[in-house]
Amino acid sequence: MTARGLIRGLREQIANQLRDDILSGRFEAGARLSETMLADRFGVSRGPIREALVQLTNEGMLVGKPNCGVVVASAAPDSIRELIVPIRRTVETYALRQFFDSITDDDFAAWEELLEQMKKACQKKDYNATVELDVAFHRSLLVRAGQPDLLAIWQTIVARIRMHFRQAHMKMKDPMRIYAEHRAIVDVFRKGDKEAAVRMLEVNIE
Amino acid sequence: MTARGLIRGLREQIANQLRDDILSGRFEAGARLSETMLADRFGVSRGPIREALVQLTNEGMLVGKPNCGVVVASAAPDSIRELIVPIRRTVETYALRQFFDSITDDDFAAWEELLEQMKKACQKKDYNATVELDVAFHRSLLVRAGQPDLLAIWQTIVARIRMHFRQAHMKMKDPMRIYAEHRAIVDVFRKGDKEAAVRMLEVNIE
DNA sequence: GACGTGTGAATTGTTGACAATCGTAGGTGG
DNA sequence: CCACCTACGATTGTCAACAATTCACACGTC
Repeated sequence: MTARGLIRGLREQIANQLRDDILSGRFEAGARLSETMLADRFGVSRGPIREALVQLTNEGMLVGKPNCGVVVASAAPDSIRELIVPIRRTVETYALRQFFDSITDDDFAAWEELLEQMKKACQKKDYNATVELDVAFHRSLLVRAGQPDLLAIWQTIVARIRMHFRQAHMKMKDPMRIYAEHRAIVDVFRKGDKEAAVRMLEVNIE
Repeated sequence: MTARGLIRGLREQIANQLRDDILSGRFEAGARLSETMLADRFGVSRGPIREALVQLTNEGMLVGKPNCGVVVASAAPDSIRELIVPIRRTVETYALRQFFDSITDDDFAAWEELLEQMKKACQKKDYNATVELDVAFHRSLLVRAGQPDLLAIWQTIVARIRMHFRQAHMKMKDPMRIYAEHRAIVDVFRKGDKEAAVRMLEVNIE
Protein backbone atom coordinates (compact mmCIF):
# COMPACT_ATOMS: atom_id res chain seq x y z
CA MET A 1 0.00 0.00 0.00
CA THR A 2 1.61 3.21 -1.18
CA ALA A 3 0.84 6.72 0.02
CA ARG A 4 -1.50 7.00 -2.97
CA GLY A 5 -3.53 3.95 -2.03
CA LEU A 6 -1.93 1.62 -4.55
CA ILE A 7 -1.24 -1.97 -3.56
CA ARG A 8 1.38 -4.41 -4.73
CA GLY A 9 1.05 -5.26 -8.36
CA LEU A 10 1.39 -1.63 -9.32
CA ARG A 11 1.73 -2.01 -13.06
CA GLU A 12 -1.90 -2.67 -13.86
CA GLN A 13 -3.17 -0.01 -11.48
CA ILE A 14 -0.88 2.60 -12.92
CA ALA A 15 -1.67 1.59 -16.49
CA ASN A 16 -5.39 1.78 -15.74
CA GLN A 17 -5.10 5.26 -14.24
CA LEU A 18 -2.93 6.55 -17.04
CA ARG A 19 -5.29 5.12 -19.63
CA ASP A 20 -8.13 6.92 -17.91
CA ASP A 21 -6.17 10.16 -17.87
CA ILE A 22 -5.33 9.88 -21.55
CA LEU A 23 -8.92 9.14 -22.49
CA SER A 24 -10.20 12.00 -20.35
CA GLY A 25 -7.89 14.40 -22.17
CA ARG A 26 -5.74 15.15 -19.13
CA PHE A 27 -2.75 14.34 -21.31
CA GLU A 28 -2.84 15.70 -24.82
CA ALA A 29 -1.75 13.78 -27.87
CA GLY A 30 1.95 14.37 -28.38
CA ALA A 31 2.53 15.10 -24.70
CA ARG A 32 5.70 13.56 -23.32
CA LEU A 33 5.24 11.42 -20.24
CA SER A 34 8.31 11.39 -18.05
CA GLU A 35 8.96 8.39 -15.85
CA THR A 36 10.42 10.65 -13.21
CA MET A 37 7.35 12.89 -13.11
CA LEU A 38 4.99 9.92 -13.04
CA ALA A 39 6.98 8.22 -10.29
CA ASP A 40 6.66 11.38 -8.20
CA ARG A 41 3.02 11.67 -9.01
CA PHE A 42 2.12 8.09 -8.11
CA GLY A 43 4.53 8.03 -5.17
CA VAL A 44 6.32 4.87 -6.38
CA SER A 45 9.63 3.98 -7.94
CA ARG A 46 10.28 4.11 -11.66
CA GLY A 47 10.33 0.33 -12.12
CA PRO A 48 6.57 -0.27 -12.16
CA ILE A 49 6.09 2.99 -14.06
CA ARG A 50 8.29 1.65 -16.84
CA GLU A 51 6.33 -1.58 -16.93
CA ALA A 52 3.04 0.28 -17.15
CA LEU A 53 4.44 2.39 -19.97
CA VAL A 54 5.48 -0.76 -21.84
CA GLN A 55 1.96 -2.05 -21.46
CA LEU A 56 0.32 1.13 -22.68
CA THR A 57 2.80 1.34 -25.54
CA ASN A 58 1.80 -2.16 -26.61
CA GLU A 59 -1.85 -1.10 -26.40
CA GLY A 60 -1.09 1.75 -28.75
CA MET A 61 -2.03 4.44 -26.25
CA LEU A 62 1.59 5.62 -26.16
CA VAL A 63 4.42 5.77 -28.64
CA GLY A 64 7.92 5.02 -27.37
CA LYS A 65 11.30 6.10 -28.67
CA PRO A 66 14.55 4.59 -27.35
CA ASN A 67 16.29 6.79 -24.79
CA CYS A 68 13.65 9.47 -25.22
CA GLY A 69 10.67 8.11 -23.30
CA VAL A 70 7.08 7.99 -24.52
CA VAL A 71 4.53 10.40 -25.91
CA VAL A 72 0.76 10.10 -25.96
CA ALA A 73 -0.38 8.63 -29.25
CA SER A 74 -2.57 10.76 -31.41
CA ALA A 75 -6.21 9.78 -31.52
CA ALA A 76 -7.15 7.24 -34.12
CA PRO A 77 -8.56 8.99 -37.16
CA ASP A 78 -12.28 8.70 -37.65
CA SER A 79 -11.71 6.85 -40.87
CA ILE A 80 -10.48 3.88 -38.85
CA ARG A 81 -14.05 3.15 -37.81
CA GLU A 82 -14.95 1.87 -41.21
CA LEU A 83 -12.32 -0.78 -40.66
CA ILE A 84 -12.76 -1.54 -37.00
CA VAL A 85 -16.51 -1.92 -36.96
CA PRO A 86 -16.48 -4.92 -39.31
CA ILE A 87 -13.55 -6.45 -37.45
CA ARG A 88 -15.34 -6.06 -34.14
CA ARG A 89 -18.48 -7.56 -35.58
CA THR A 90 -16.52 -10.50 -36.88
CA VAL A 91 -14.74 -11.13 -33.60
CA GLU A 92 -17.61 -10.51 -31.22
CA THR A 93 -20.25 -12.46 -33.06
CA TYR A 94 -17.80 -15.33 -33.43
CA ALA A 95 -17.23 -15.24 -29.66
CA LEU A 96 -20.95 -15.09 -28.95
CA ARG A 97 -21.62 -18.14 -31.09
CA GLN A 98 -18.95 -20.09 -29.22
CA PHE A 99 -20.69 -19.87 -25.88
CA PHE A 100 -24.31 -18.96 -26.55
CA ASP A 101 -25.63 -22.47 -25.99
CA SER A 102 -23.91 -22.74 -22.62
CA ILE A 103 -24.93 -19.46 -21.02
CA THR A 104 -25.43 -19.93 -17.26
CA ASP A 105 -27.23 -18.14 -14.47
CA ASP A 106 -23.85 -16.87 -13.30
CA ASP A 107 -23.43 -15.23 -16.70
CA PHE A 108 -26.76 -13.45 -16.35
CA ALA A 109 -25.94 -12.38 -12.82
CA ALA A 110 -22.70 -10.81 -14.04
CA TRP A 111 -24.46 -9.02 -16.89
CA GLU A 112 -27.21 -7.76 -14.61
CA GLU A 113 -24.56 -6.35 -12.31
CA LEU A 114 -22.88 -4.60 -15.23
CA LEU A 115 -26.22 -3.25 -16.43
CA GLU A 116 -27.03 -1.89 -13.01
CA GLN A 117 -23.75 -0.01 -12.91
CA MET A 118 -24.28 1.16 -16.46
CA LYS A 119 -27.70 2.52 -15.59
CA LYS A 120 -26.25 4.52 -12.72
CA ALA A 121 -23.38 5.86 -14.84
CA CYS A 122 -25.87 6.96 -17.51
CA GLN A 123 -27.98 8.74 -14.91
CA LYS A 124 -24.88 10.57 -13.66
CA LYS A 125 -23.64 11.26 -17.21
CA ASP A 126 -20.28 9.88 -16.13
CA TYR A 127 -18.92 9.17 -19.59
CA ASN A 128 -15.64 7.63 -18.47
CA ALA A 129 -17.68 5.10 -16.55
CA THR A 130 -20.15 4.46 -19.37
CA VAL A 131 -17.23 3.80 -21.70
CA GLU A 132 -15.59 1.40 -19.31
CA LEU A 133 -18.85 -0.43 -18.66
CA ASP A 134 -19.68 -0.62 -22.37
CA VAL A 135 -16.19 -2.01 -22.95
CA ALA A 136 -16.57 -4.36 -19.99
CA PHE A 137 -19.81 -5.75 -21.36
CA HIS A 138 -18.32 -6.56 -24.72
CA ARG A 139 -15.16 -7.82 -23.10
CA SER A 140 -17.24 -10.24 -21.04
CA LEU A 141 -18.36 -11.87 -24.28
CA LEU A 142 -14.77 -12.42 -25.38
CA VAL A 143 -13.75 -13.69 -21.97
CA ARG A 144 -16.70 -16.04 -21.91
CA ALA A 145 -15.72 -17.49 -25.29
CA GLY A 146 -12.55 -18.68 -23.57
CA GLN A 147 -10.10 -18.07 -26.41
CA PRO A 148 -7.14 -15.91 -25.37
CA ASP A 149 -6.32 -15.11 -28.98
CA LEU A 150 -9.63 -13.51 -29.58
CA LEU A 151 -9.44 -11.58 -26.37
CA ALA A 152 -5.97 -10.23 -27.18
CA ILE A 153 -7.04 -9.15 -30.64
CA TRP A 154 -10.20 -7.56 -29.33
CA GLN A 155 -8.39 -5.70 -26.56
CA THR A 156 -5.96 -4.20 -29.00
CA ILE A 157 -8.76 -3.05 -31.20
CA VAL A 158 -10.73 -1.54 -28.39
CA ALA A 159 -7.76 0.20 -26.85
CA ARG A 160 -7.41 2.08 -30.12
CA ILE A 161 -10.98 3.26 -30.32
CA ARG A 162 -11.83 4.00 -26.73
CA MET A 163 -11.84 7.67 -27.50
CA HIS A 164 -14.47 6.98 -30.15
CA PHE A 165 -16.64 5.20 -27.63
CA ARG A 166 -16.42 8.26 -25.45
CA GLN A 167 -17.25 10.68 -28.22
CA ALA A 168 -20.18 8.54 -29.33
CA HIS A 169 -21.54 8.36 -25.79
CA MET A 170 -21.23 12.10 -25.27
CA LYS A 171 -23.08 12.77 -28.50
CA MET A 172 -26.12 10.83 -27.41
CA LYS A 173 -29.12 12.99 -26.67
CA ASP A 174 -30.17 10.59 -23.98
CA PRO A 175 -27.34 8.71 -22.28
CA MET A 176 -29.86 6.21 -20.98
CA ARG A 177 -29.87 4.80 -24.48
CA ILE A 178 -26.48 3.20 -23.78
CA TYR A 179 -28.07 1.24 -20.97
CA ALA A 180 -31.21 0.47 -22.94
CA GLU A 181 -29.33 -1.03 -25.87
CA HIS A 182 -27.34 -3.36 -23.67
CA ARG A 183 -30.43 -4.21 -21.62
CA ALA A 184 -32.07 -5.29 -24.84
CA ILE A 185 -29.12 -7.47 -25.78
CA VAL A 186 -29.21 -9.32 -22.48
CA ASP A 187 -32.97 -9.71 -22.78
CA VAL A 188 -32.55 -11.40 -26.14
CA PHE A 189 -29.91 -13.67 -24.60
CA ARG A 190 -32.55 -14.76 -22.07
CA LYS A 191 -34.93 -15.66 -24.86
CA GLY A 192 -32.30 -18.08 -26.16
CA ASP A 193 -32.60 -16.85 -29.73
CA LYS A 194 -29.00 -16.99 -30.98
CA GLU A 195 -29.53 -15.42 -34.38
CA ALA A 196 -31.51 -12.54 -32.92
CA ALA A 197 -28.74 -12.08 -30.35
CA VAL A 198 -26.08 -11.98 -33.04
CA ARG A 199 -28.06 -9.44 -35.05
CA MET A 200 -28.67 -7.23 -32.04
CA LEU A 201 -24.99 -7.35 -31.12
CA GLU A 202 -24.07 -6.31 -34.64
CA VAL A 203 -26.44 -3.38 -34.50
CA ASN A 204 -24.90 -2.28 -31.21
CA ILE A 205 -21.44 -2.33 -32.72
CA GLU A 206 -21.18 0.86 -34.65
CA MET B 1 27.22 -4.27 -24.61
CA THR B 2 26.63 -7.25 -22.33
CA ALA B 3 28.62 -10.46 -22.22
CA ARG B 4 25.97 -11.96 -24.50
CA GLY B 5 26.38 -9.29 -27.16
CA LEU B 6 23.29 -7.31 -26.22
CA ILE B 7 23.39 -3.54 -26.34
CA ARG B 8 21.49 -0.92 -24.41
CA GLY B 9 17.80 -1.05 -25.05
CA LEU B 10 17.64 -4.64 -23.92
CA ARG B 11 13.91 -5.11 -23.79
CA GLU B 12 13.29 -5.45 -27.49
CA GLN B 13 16.31 -7.70 -28.03
CA ILE B 14 15.30 -10.00 -25.23
CA ALA B 15 11.67 -10.05 -26.36
CA ASN B 16 12.77 -10.89 -29.89
CA GLN B 17 14.96 -13.75 -28.75
CA LEU B 18 12.34 -15.16 -26.44
CA ARG B 19 9.72 -14.94 -29.16
CA ASP B 20 12.04 -16.86 -31.44
CA ASP B 21 12.62 -19.49 -28.76
CA ILE B 22 8.90 -19.92 -28.14
CA LEU B 23 8.16 -20.22 -31.85
CA SER B 24 10.97 -22.70 -32.33
CA GLY B 25 9.53 -24.89 -29.59
CA ARG B 26 12.45 -24.41 -27.21
CA PHE B 27 9.87 -23.49 -24.59
CA GLU B 28 6.78 -25.63 -24.49
CA ALA B 29 3.30 -24.28 -23.99
CA GLY B 30 2.62 -24.13 -20.27
CA ALA B 31 6.30 -23.85 -19.41
CA ARG B 32 7.03 -21.38 -16.63
CA LEU B 33 9.60 -18.72 -17.50
CA SER B 34 11.44 -17.50 -14.44
CA GLU B 35 12.87 -14.00 -14.46
CA THR B 36 15.81 -15.21 -12.42
CA MET B 37 16.66 -17.96 -14.88
CA LEU B 38 16.27 -15.67 -17.85
CA ALA B 39 18.40 -12.96 -16.23
CA ASP B 40 21.16 -15.56 -15.73
CA ARG B 41 20.74 -16.82 -19.24
CA PHE B 42 20.91 -13.42 -20.91
CA GLY B 43 23.54 -12.13 -18.51
CA VAL B 44 21.54 -9.04 -17.54
CA SER B 45 19.54 -7.81 -14.58
CA ARG B 46 15.89 -8.66 -14.03
CA GLY B 47 14.59 -5.19 -14.89
CA PRO B 48 14.74 -5.46 -18.67
CA ILE B 49 13.67 -9.09 -18.45
CA ARG B 50 10.48 -8.01 -16.69
CA GLU B 51 9.83 -5.40 -19.36
CA ALA B 52 10.32 -7.93 -22.13
CA LEU B 53 7.93 -10.30 -20.38
CA VAL B 54 5.32 -7.52 -20.16
CA GLN B 55 5.70 -6.98 -23.86
CA LEU B 56 5.37 -10.66 -24.74
CA THR B 57 2.43 -10.99 -22.40
CA ASN B 58 0.70 -8.16 -24.21
CA GLU B 59 1.45 -9.90 -27.49
CA GLY B 60 -0.29 -12.98 -26.18
CA MET B 61 2.84 -15.15 -26.38
CA LEU B 62 2.86 -15.44 -22.58
CA VAL B 63 0.24 -15.55 -19.88
CA GLY B 64 1.03 -13.75 -16.62
CA LYS B 65 -0.30 -14.32 -13.12
CA PRO B 66 0.39 -11.86 -10.28
CA ASN B 67 3.22 -12.97 -8.00
CA CYS B 68 3.58 -16.18 -9.96
CA GLY B 69 5.42 -15.11 -13.09
CA VAL B 70 4.50 -16.08 -16.63
CA VAL B 71 3.89 -19.25 -18.59
CA VAL B 72 4.11 -19.82 -22.34
CA ALA B 73 0.69 -19.46 -23.90
CA SER B 74 -0.74 -22.44 -25.66
CA ALA B 75 -0.74 -22.32 -29.44
CA ALA B 76 -3.72 -20.71 -31.09
CA PRO B 77 -6.16 -23.35 -32.25
CA ASP B 78 -6.31 -23.96 -35.97
CA SER B 79 -9.89 -22.83 -36.03
CA ILE B 80 -8.69 -19.29 -35.41
CA ARG B 81 -7.47 -19.11 -38.97
CA GLU B 82 -10.94 -18.88 -40.36
CA LEU B 83 -11.27 -15.69 -38.35
CA ILE B 84 -7.84 -14.20 -38.75
CA VAL B 85 -7.45 -14.62 -42.47
CA PRO B 86 -10.38 -12.30 -43.27
CA ILE B 87 -9.23 -9.82 -40.65
CA ARG B 88 -5.75 -9.78 -42.08
CA ARG B 89 -7.09 -9.32 -45.57
CA THR B 90 -9.21 -6.43 -44.41
CA VAL B 91 -6.38 -4.72 -42.59
CA GLU B 92 -3.59 -5.31 -45.06
CA THR B 93 -5.46 -4.40 -48.20
CA TYR B 94 -6.75 -1.29 -46.44
CA ALA B 95 -3.16 -0.37 -45.62
CA LEU B 96 -1.98 -1.05 -49.16
CA ARG B 97 -4.63 1.20 -50.60
CA GLN B 98 -3.57 4.03 -48.29
CA PHE B 99 -0.06 4.26 -49.67
CA PHE B 100 -0.08 2.56 -53.05
CA ASP B 101 -0.15 5.80 -55.03
CA SER B 102 2.85 7.18 -53.16
CA ILE B 103 5.24 4.24 -53.35
CA THR B 104 8.83 5.49 -53.65
CA ASP B 105 12.16 4.13 -54.81
CA ASP B 106 13.14 3.83 -51.17
CA ASP B 107 10.16 1.53 -50.67
CA PHE B 108 11.29 -0.70 -53.51
CA ALA B 109 14.84 -0.74 -52.20
CA ALA B 110 13.60 -1.92 -48.82
CA TRP B 111 11.44 -4.63 -50.36
CA GLU B 112 14.27 -5.81 -52.60
CA GLU B 113 16.47 -6.10 -49.56
CA LEU B 114 13.81 -8.16 -47.77
CA LEU B 115 13.33 -10.35 -50.82
CA GLU B 116 17.07 -10.98 -51.08
CA GLN B 117 17.16 -12.14 -47.47
CA MET B 118 14.02 -14.18 -48.01
CA LYS B 119 15.57 -15.93 -50.97
CA LYS B 120 18.62 -16.89 -48.94
CA ALA B 121 16.50 -18.10 -46.03
CA CYS B 122 14.46 -20.25 -48.42
CA GLN B 123 17.60 -21.75 -49.89
CA LYS B 124 18.84 -22.60 -46.41
CA LYS B 125 15.39 -23.86 -45.31
CA ASP B 126 15.74 -21.66 -42.26
CA TYR B 127 12.07 -21.54 -41.35
CA ASN B 128 12.43 -19.19 -38.39
CA ALA B 129 14.00 -16.71 -40.76
CA THR B 130 11.41 -17.23 -43.50
CA VAL B 131 8.66 -16.60 -40.96
CA GLU B 132 10.27 -13.43 -39.69
CA LEU B 133 10.89 -12.17 -43.21
CA ASP B 134 7.36 -13.03 -44.33
CA VAL B 135 6.08 -11.18 -41.29
CA ALA B 136 8.49 -8.30 -41.93
CA PHE B 137 7.25 -7.94 -45.47
CA HIS B 138 3.63 -7.68 -44.43
CA ARG B 139 4.55 -5.47 -41.52
CA SER B 140 6.27 -3.10 -43.92
CA LEU B 141 2.93 -2.51 -45.59
CA LEU B 142 1.33 -1.57 -42.30
CA VAL B 143 4.22 0.66 -41.32
CA ARG B 144 4.13 2.34 -44.69
CA ALA B 145 0.43 3.11 -44.32
CA GLY B 146 1.45 5.29 -41.37
CA GLN B 147 -1.45 4.47 -39.05
CA PRO B 148 -0.30 3.24 -35.63
CA ASP B 149 -3.73 1.82 -34.94
CA LEU B 150 -3.59 -0.52 -37.82
CA LEU B 151 -0.09 -1.57 -36.99
CA ALA B 152 -0.98 -2.35 -33.39
CA ILE B 153 -3.98 -4.40 -34.42
CA TRP B 154 -2.01 -6.22 -37.06
CA GLN B 155 0.84 -7.00 -34.69
CA THR B 156 -1.47 -8.51 -32.16
CA ILE B 157 -3.05 -10.69 -34.78
CA VAL B 158 0.22 -11.84 -36.21
CA ALA B 159 1.76 -12.55 -32.84
CA ARG B 160 -1.02 -15.05 -32.29
CA ILE B 161 -0.55 -16.93 -35.52
CA ARG B 162 3.18 -16.94 -35.99
CA MET B 163 3.26 -20.63 -35.26
CA HIS B 164 0.83 -21.10 -38.15
CA PHE B 165 3.14 -19.23 -40.49
CA ARG B 166 5.89 -21.58 -39.49
CA GLN B 167 3.83 -24.70 -39.97
CA ALA B 168 2.62 -23.48 -43.36
CA HIS B 169 6.17 -22.72 -44.49
CA MET B 170 7.45 -26.11 -43.36
CA LYS B 171 4.68 -27.85 -45.26
CA MET B 172 5.66 -26.32 -48.55
CA LYS B 173 7.19 -28.76 -50.97
CA ASP B 174 9.44 -26.07 -52.31
CA PRO B 175 10.37 -23.35 -49.81
CA MET B 176 11.40 -21.13 -52.73
CA ARG B 177 7.71 -20.64 -53.28
CA ILE B 178 7.64 -18.29 -50.27
CA TYR B 179 10.12 -16.05 -52.02
CA ALA B 180 8.43 -16.38 -55.40
CA GLU B 181 5.04 -15.28 -54.08
CA HIS B 182 6.43 -12.17 -52.47
CA ARG B 183 8.62 -11.46 -55.51
CA ALA B 184 5.46 -11.50 -57.59
CA ILE B 185 3.71 -9.08 -55.23
CA VAL B 186 6.53 -6.55 -55.46
CA ASP B 187 6.62 -6.96 -59.24
CA VAL B 188 2.94 -6.07 -59.43
CA PHE B 189 3.63 -3.04 -57.23
CA ARG B 190 6.17 -1.91 -59.82
CA LYS B 191 3.58 -2.15 -62.56
CA GLY B 192 1.45 0.31 -60.61
CA ASP B 193 -1.69 -1.78 -60.89
CA LYS B 194 -3.38 -1.25 -57.52
CA GLU B 195 -6.25 -3.65 -57.96
CA ALA B 196 -3.99 -6.43 -59.15
CA ALA B 197 -1.73 -5.72 -56.17
CA VAL B 198 -4.66 -5.94 -53.75
CA ARG B 199 -5.81 -9.22 -55.28
CA MET B 200 -2.36 -10.74 -55.18
CA LEU B 201 -1.92 -9.70 -51.57
CA GLU B 202 -5.23 -11.33 -50.68
CA VAL B 203 -4.19 -14.57 -52.36
CA ASN B 204 -0.94 -14.53 -50.38
CA ILE B 205 -2.85 -14.18 -47.12
CA GLU B 206 -4.06 -17.62 -46.31
C1' DG C 1 22.44 37.00 -37.91
C1' DA C 2 23.35 32.19 -38.75
C1' DC C 3 25.74 28.15 -37.72
C1' DG C 4 28.57 25.02 -35.07
C1' DT C 5 30.37 23.23 -30.77
C1' DG C 6 30.56 22.25 -25.94
C1' DT C 7 28.49 21.69 -21.46
C1' DG C 8 25.34 20.44 -18.04
C1' DA C 9 20.82 19.16 -16.37
C1' DA C 10 17.21 16.05 -16.91
C1' DT C 11 15.95 11.90 -18.21
C1' DT C 12 16.21 7.01 -19.62
C1' DG C 13 18.23 2.28 -19.02
C1' DT C 14 20.18 -0.97 -15.96
C1' DT C 15 21.77 -2.98 -11.70
C1' DG C 16 21.76 -5.11 -7.15
C1' DA C 17 19.49 -5.23 -2.74
C1' DC C 18 15.47 -5.65 0.18
C1' DA C 19 10.49 -6.86 1.06
C1' DA C 20 6.57 -9.75 0.02
C1' DT C 21 4.44 -13.89 -1.83
C1' DC C 22 3.89 -18.58 -3.25
C1' DG C 23 4.50 -23.44 -3.48
C1' DT C 24 6.39 -27.46 -1.66
C1' DA C 25 8.04 -30.52 1.79
C1' DG C 26 7.95 -32.18 6.27
C1' DG C 27 5.88 -32.73 10.74
C1' DT C 28 1.94 -33.37 13.82
C1' DG C 29 -2.54 -34.65 15.27
C1' DG C 30 -6.91 -37.02 14.68
C1' DC D 1 -3.96 -42.71 6.25
C1' DC D 2 -5.47 -38.09 5.68
C1' DA D 3 -5.86 -33.28 6.76
C1' DC D 4 -3.84 -29.31 8.48
C1' DC D 5 -0.09 -26.31 9.81
C1' DT D 6 4.49 -24.44 9.63
C1' DA D 7 8.89 -23.40 7.77
C1' DC D 8 11.87 -22.47 4.11
C1' DG D 9 13.71 -21.76 -0.46
C1' DA D 10 12.78 -19.75 -4.75
C1' DT D 11 10.77 -16.33 -6.96
C1' DT D 12 8.31 -11.95 -7.88
C1' DG D 13 7.66 -6.89 -7.00
C1' DT D 14 9.73 -2.68 -5.76
C1' DC D 15 13.25 0.55 -4.56
C1' DA D 16 17.30 3.59 -4.84
C1' DA D 17 21.66 4.27 -6.97
C1' DC D 18 24.74 4.43 -10.87
C1' DA D 19 25.76 4.67 -15.97
C1' DA D 20 24.49 6.32 -20.51
C1' DT D 21 21.96 9.33 -23.58
C1' DT D 22 19.50 13.34 -25.18
C1' DC D 23 18.35 17.98 -25.60
C1' DA D 24 18.47 22.79 -24.66
C1' DC D 25 21.17 26.64 -23.90
C1' DA D 26 25.22 29.44 -24.03
C1' DC D 27 29.16 30.89 -26.33
C1' DG D 28 32.30 31.50 -30.14
C1' DT D 29 33.20 32.05 -35.04
C1' DC D 30 32.24 33.46 -39.69
